[in-house]
Amino acid sequence: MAIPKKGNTAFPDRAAQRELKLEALHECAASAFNERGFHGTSLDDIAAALGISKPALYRYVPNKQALLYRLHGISLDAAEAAVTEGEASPADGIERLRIALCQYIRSLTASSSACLVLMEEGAMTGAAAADILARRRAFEARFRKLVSDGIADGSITPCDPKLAVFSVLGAGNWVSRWYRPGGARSGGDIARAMSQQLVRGLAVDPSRYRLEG
Amino acid sequence: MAIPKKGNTAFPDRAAQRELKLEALHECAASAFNERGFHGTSLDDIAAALGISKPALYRYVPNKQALLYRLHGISLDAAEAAVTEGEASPADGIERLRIALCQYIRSLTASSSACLVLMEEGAMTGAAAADILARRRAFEARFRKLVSDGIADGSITPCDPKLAVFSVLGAGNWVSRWYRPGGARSGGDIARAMSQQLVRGLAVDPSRYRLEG
Amino acid sequence: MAIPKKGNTAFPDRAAQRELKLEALHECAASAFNERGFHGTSLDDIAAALGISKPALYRYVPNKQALLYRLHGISLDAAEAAVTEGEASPADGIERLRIALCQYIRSLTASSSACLVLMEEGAMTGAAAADILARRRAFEARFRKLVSDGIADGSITPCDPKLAVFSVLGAGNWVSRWYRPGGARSGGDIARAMSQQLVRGLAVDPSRYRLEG
Amino acid sequence: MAIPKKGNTAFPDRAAQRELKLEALHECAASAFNERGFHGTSLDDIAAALGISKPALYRYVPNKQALLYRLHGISLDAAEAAVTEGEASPADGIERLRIALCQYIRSLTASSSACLVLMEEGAMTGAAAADILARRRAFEARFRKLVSDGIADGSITPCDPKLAVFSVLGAGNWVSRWYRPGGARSGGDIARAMSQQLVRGLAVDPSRYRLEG
DNA sequence: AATGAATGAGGGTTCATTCAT
DNA sequence: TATGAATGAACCCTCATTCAT
Repeated sequence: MAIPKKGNTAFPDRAAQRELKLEALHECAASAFNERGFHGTSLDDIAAALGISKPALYRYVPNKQALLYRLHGISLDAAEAAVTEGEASPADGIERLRIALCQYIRSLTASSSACLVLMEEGAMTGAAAADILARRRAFEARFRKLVSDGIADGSITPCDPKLAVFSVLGAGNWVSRWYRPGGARSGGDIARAMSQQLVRGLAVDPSRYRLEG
Repeated sequence: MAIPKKGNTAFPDRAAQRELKLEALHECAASAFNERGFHGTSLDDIAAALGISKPALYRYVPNKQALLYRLHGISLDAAEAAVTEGEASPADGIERLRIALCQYIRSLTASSSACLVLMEEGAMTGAAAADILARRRAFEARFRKLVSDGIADGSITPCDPKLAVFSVLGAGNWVSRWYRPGGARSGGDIARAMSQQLVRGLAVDPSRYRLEG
Repeated sequence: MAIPKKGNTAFPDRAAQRELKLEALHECAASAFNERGFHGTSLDDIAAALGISKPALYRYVPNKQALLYRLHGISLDAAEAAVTEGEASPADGIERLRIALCQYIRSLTASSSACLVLMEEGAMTGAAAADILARRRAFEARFRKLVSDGIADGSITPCDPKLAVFSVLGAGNWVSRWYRPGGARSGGDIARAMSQQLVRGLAVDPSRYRLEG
Repeated sequence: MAIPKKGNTAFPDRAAQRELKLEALHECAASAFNERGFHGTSLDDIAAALGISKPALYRYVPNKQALLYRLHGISLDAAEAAVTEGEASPADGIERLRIALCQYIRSLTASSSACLVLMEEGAMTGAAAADILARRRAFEARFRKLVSDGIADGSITPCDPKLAVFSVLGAGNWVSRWYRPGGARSGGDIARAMSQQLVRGLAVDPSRYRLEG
């Protein structure tokens, strides 16, 4: 009785296994794309890293372009969640900016690869490219809104929001280039320190943000 | 007299012309690499953009890898010049950091393309990769030295120089992604504003750096 | 008694069902081969059209080549039956030729697909190819015999039997390209009209064959 | 003076050579497509038959689909020329039909391969398929017009022009399957004999067309 | 019994590079 | 000198076939 019937558990097993493999594929592919670029990574590379044959990849992804699109989607999901968290805070503008930035950077360090694909948008074409570009533009716009809110409520020094956001996001994005898990400082640690430092440059009252916190 | 002798003047002409074409090639290739990536850019693309035939490229560059190596070299020349300028200033640490950063960002916007190749280091192999990596590491180390100097002389808030430098350089590098000449603000303008904002986050006395200067 | 015993009746049921499915497979495959060619049709296509999985096909056919071989066999069965019917008639040569041709064309329109595979003989190899080729050659030879018989008995104008047969069979084969069931004229109708017209060109007394009969 | 300068003749030479190679490619590809089908023929096959490497093909044709399209175009050029010749004749309907048919069959035997591609229209897609299909439909319509003209002027027995044309063209098309140059009868010979036989079946006065002419 | 998973072989296509002219 | 021509290597993707379940 305790022993589940074959028909019952086979499906969940299959589905679960598939999910796991899919996730491994995403991690592996994202990592490779980040290291060697989209065009510099062959499906052979990915398949070899996963220990499967190249055609086996096609059971999980329809083609290479779609894989890139999917990874960008995952990356943006995390990015959007980060900014949403900032927006949801009851604090003033600069603090909400800090939260968003901190969560964003943390997301880049968390899922070691699936979220690191900030590059190679140009490798996509057609509707996929348009979709990703639009989402990223919207993401940046929400960050700019946080900045202008901060200026309005007096917590952020008047400045060009576009430049300010490019600066802090650029600094964050760069993390994906040098961060390697297992280093001296954890991802969360890095996210906290960097977001403090970056936000401090914009604060009307910089003393609120002490470095080395 | 008006007719220049073949032996005398033809050669200088040739050399000058060659130099010009070489520079155009560099600009063109760097621009393409930045837009579509090293592996995403074919020599056909570059040749077509230059209006010459593909084999003609080989009169100027021994091969594609060497071209990337050379472009990274040019990029690093400018970067090193920027940090040198900062180091040469008699001011205190934070101000020297600001100068170096400002010059660095300006260099990224100046030679519209030849200096924007911050990516695709992974596309190089062997000695070339090692050389470029070493130079970039050294470049970053000099920036870290500026930070620790600033901490020592009391102009920069105590912090992790590694993180601080990654932040400001990352923000700067990102410029190559969104900056397009002919926009509302000039490259120098952008460099000034961004370097002020970024350095402000590190300053013991942030009031020294007002935004929108 | 009402409940059939397993051993007795279950098997016939199974066998009958299997036979039905096999026939559906043949129809489906032949139709696809005719439309997109042997190499242009994948087993996935056939499986999908049948609503079964790809490996399930292998329960009915050992491999793709064998499937083609079998279809050619079915096609030739019908063709040979047609010529046999002509030969069996007590009429004179031209009339026996007409009957064979008419039945042949009718067979091409009847089993909407299984018999339409006149193409792609080249896709077979080895013994299968040799077998099919030999049968088709023999089939054509029997048609030529009908023609020479007709010449001998004075019902067919002296001519090159090879050319004459290639003509009438070619015209017939072409039917498989344009005929679609459900059109204005039935397959039998078409077969009758075409065979009359074609045979009329060979008849010593063409007035025997009025068009639009 | 009589000796042409280098610059003058080099171009014609190149162009001429290229034209020759292109024609060889067309012949070779058409022949292969006819024998093994479009999908059954690999570019490797064609390249090997031409004694060149596979990528070299791409200097002459943009891709495999375009090659098929081009061959169909060549084939249709000849077919249209044939029917034009029939239409241009001052004779009555049946004779004009005979001329068109004869020229059509001759064209199939003439350029041993480039004109034999009557199959595999289904392998084309999009605009190419539509274009070819439209041209072939128009070609057939012109043949039907010849038949209805013949019926109108009393030289052709009343009949279904559609069926009549399918018959004679089918018989002709089939030639591409069995004709091999160098056989007992020349292409022109075959075309004459077949067209006479086929047209005889439609003639109001069949005695005009004696077989074995 | 029937299917999801997996793969070796091969196909179309691109590209960096060389060479003859 | 500068270019058309050519190619080996590699890449993305498909497919007939097998196997574990």
